[in-house]
Amino acid sequence: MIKISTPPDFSFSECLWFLDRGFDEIMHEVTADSVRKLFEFSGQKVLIEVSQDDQELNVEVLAGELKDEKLVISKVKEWFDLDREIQPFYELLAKDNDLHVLAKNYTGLRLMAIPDLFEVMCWSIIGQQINLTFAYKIKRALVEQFGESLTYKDKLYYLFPKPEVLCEVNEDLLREMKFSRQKIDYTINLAKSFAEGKLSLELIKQKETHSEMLKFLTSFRGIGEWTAQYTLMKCLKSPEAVPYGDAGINQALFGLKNIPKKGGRAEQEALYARFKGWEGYLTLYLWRWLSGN
DNA sequence: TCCCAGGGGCATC
DNA sequence: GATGCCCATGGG
Repeated sequence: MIKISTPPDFSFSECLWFLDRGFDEIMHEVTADSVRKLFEFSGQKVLIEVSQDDQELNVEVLAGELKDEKLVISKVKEWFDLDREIQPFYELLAKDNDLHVLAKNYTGLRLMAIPDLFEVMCWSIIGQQINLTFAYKIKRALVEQFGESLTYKDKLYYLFPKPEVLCEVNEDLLREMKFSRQKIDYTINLAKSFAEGKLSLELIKQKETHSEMLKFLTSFRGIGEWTAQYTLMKCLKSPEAVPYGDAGINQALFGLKNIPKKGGRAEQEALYARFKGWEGYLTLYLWRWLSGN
């Protein structure tokens, strides 16, 4: 059993709630008090189960061969955003009469990462302009068909498909999975970009500013501002990333601050400017509010 | 039936 | 640069 101490303002149950949210997620399995997820460490599939015990997270390796515990520890820290001290964010929320309830109601919710760059970008493309229930169905079909898996106690746990696999898939198969022609085009093109080494985490990290990262990402087909920002927020956890145009943000800011859903961009930017460095967290908490309890 | 979803590309002016 | 249209399906 690997133990990882948790920071102040950490709520495992809030994080689990976010991982679940009632959607049919295939990339991890959430129970009342734990989450299971398959990772790949130096080419080896490793199924882990994360649970909580007092002020620590317990990480158990259920299946697979783990050569170095440090790899799991750093991955779980990245996943749950454990190295961030979020008290300053709550202090900013406290100053806002409309938003202070967010800190109060969802204390300890962390920005749960999607650590795999290719996965988060494919997921963004799948999720474009369709309802989330439907998007999760499409993702499940894609992963079940093309993702590597590991069986544990008669259950299958999946890795997200590799770019090298998706760039050669039969388009008719994707059509049967209810991908639109646009989504097929974007997805395969993205997979090729990854496979050819034109797009990678390293190339993004080489950029010096947030806007340069955005410019780089949006140069790929199917990747607009929303997707680029979402990617930087969920994978690189860039503090300043805001997926402007997001239907959820628009709805939450209309509900909480009466900012018009259409044409309210300037007002949204002014609000986010007051949360400099915590834009990703504000977005997360707005989505949390939108999902209710 | 209708509107709209965790958008993006493209044509047009 | 702003605007309108298309994509595709399903939830509410």
